Amino acid sequence: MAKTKLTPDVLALVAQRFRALAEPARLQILQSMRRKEMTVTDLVNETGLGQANISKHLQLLYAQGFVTRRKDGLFTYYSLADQSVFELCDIMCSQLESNARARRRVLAS
Amino acid sequence: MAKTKLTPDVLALVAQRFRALAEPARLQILQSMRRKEMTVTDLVNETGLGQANISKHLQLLYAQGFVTRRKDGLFTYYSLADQSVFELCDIMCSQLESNARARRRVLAS
DNA sequence: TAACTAGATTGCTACACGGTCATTAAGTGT
DNA sequence: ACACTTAATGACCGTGTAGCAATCTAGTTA
Repeated sequence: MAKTKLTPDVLALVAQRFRALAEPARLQILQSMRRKEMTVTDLVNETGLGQANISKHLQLLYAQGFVTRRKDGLFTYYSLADQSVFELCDIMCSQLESNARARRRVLAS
Repeated sequence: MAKTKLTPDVLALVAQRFRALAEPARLQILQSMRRKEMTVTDLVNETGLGQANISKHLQLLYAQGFVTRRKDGLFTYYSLADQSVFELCDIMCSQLESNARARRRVLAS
């Protein structure tokens, strides 16, 4: 197990990575790539977002190492670097649900 | 296991939770509360951040359910709602390290 | 060569949000 | 009553960034 010391500068890096996932559009993009690699136009068609927009999100995700890319002719194929993104989402969803339960409990009192 | 369906509105909620952690100051606050509950002034002293600033961050973390609070006289004691925050940080740190390894590999080539 | 296409980049606007200062609210002690 | 302390809130400023339109680059095809 990794156990990096959580110094302020490490926290800044971690925060930066959280920020990369703090955008519905980017989560949507990542989810679209869950099964197979996708080109930019694929993602435009699937998400309905603009081309320039998608492209910028992908640059950010690539810079942070969340996705990899492979160029072939005119196309750039993007794919997930690893599956841990969904692990993170699962934890977030569990928290969402337990929050919802807690809220219902308060309302019922 | 939870397995909530990842509809666009769920993604928005998940993104919102990621955003709450996408701030070094808030991660620092959470880390300070790792061992024991803390008052606002405790956190001011430990982090060096301003009182109003800390207070606003705490409101946000409380609204998202990351922390709980307990009032006693003049003081408000904040504590972690659960430990899963650190689970998330650990995953992020692993990714940071594997990114760093990959970067070193590229530089060595 | 020119025309076409995929994707990256730039410039711009609008909005969200972090940080600070000042104020307010609530509780304590004299 | 008053002074004092903790914490929350409101106003303001500056920065960061999502989204879009337009442009540019690079690869393909005729």
